[in-house]
Amino acid sequence: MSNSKLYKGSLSTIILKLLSQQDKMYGYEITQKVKKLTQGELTITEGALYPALHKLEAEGVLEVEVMRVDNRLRKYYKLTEKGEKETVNKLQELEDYIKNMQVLFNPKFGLE
Amino acid sequence: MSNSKLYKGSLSTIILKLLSQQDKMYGYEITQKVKKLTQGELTITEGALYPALHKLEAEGVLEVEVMRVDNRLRKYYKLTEKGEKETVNKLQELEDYIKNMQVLFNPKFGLE
DNA sequence: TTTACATACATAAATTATTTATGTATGTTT
DNA sequence: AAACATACATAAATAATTTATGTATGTAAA
Repeated sequence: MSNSKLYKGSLSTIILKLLSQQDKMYGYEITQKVKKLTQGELTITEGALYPALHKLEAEGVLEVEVMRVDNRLRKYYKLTEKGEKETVNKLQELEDYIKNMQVLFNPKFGLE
Repeated sequence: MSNSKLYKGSLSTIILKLLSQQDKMYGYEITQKVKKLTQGELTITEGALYPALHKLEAEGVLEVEVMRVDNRLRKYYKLTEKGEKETVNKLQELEDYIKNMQVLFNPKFGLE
């Protein structure tokens, strides 16, 4: 994820959320989807993505299915059951984070 | 910043924004303010805070004024002119980040 | 009175997530 | 033939943090 520098730690949240709305995706597809949706503002680098996918797989959050398409390798990832729960957690964390930033920066949000 | 794990990279944004709305603050004061405003959800650890303050000072973004209060040392930090510009940049980056997350997670934001 | 807790700074080592730089291989376009 | 796109991968370097300590003073509680 270059061009954003900050907010490291959100890559796995992005991966999980995309997979929760798309059933299965392969790595390269994820990079392209993120680039397109954000009009190039967020670019997931391969050096970050592939290790992240491997880690999520090792944790049992994702499962993989290898395919050969046009004589090229593709590894499709999808959420496991554990992964679905983890997605809910990650999204909640993101929401909490954003809410905390709002409270911090615009204290009016805190009182009500 | 513990209890949030993710979203590393936003500490300096928090420091700068707080200083933009408060003229001058010292380190311990920043930790307490963040803890209070977020009701304990965000806790800035000293191991993260002090190195961050030193770095921002070294970059000329903050300037420091040492004081002795109740026979205890305090280092008050305030934004330099460069720091004020940097604050605007950081806040813009945060806004862009949040916007990108919205587009990514709720594609409806992207079309219009 | 001593123990615990709060205030206030600091730094070193370890951990984690990333960037940057490569590498392999195939397919397509110029 | 060269450049670019697709598709994976990994190693080294960098950056931001956590965890663990350390120093010192002041205050409250047992």
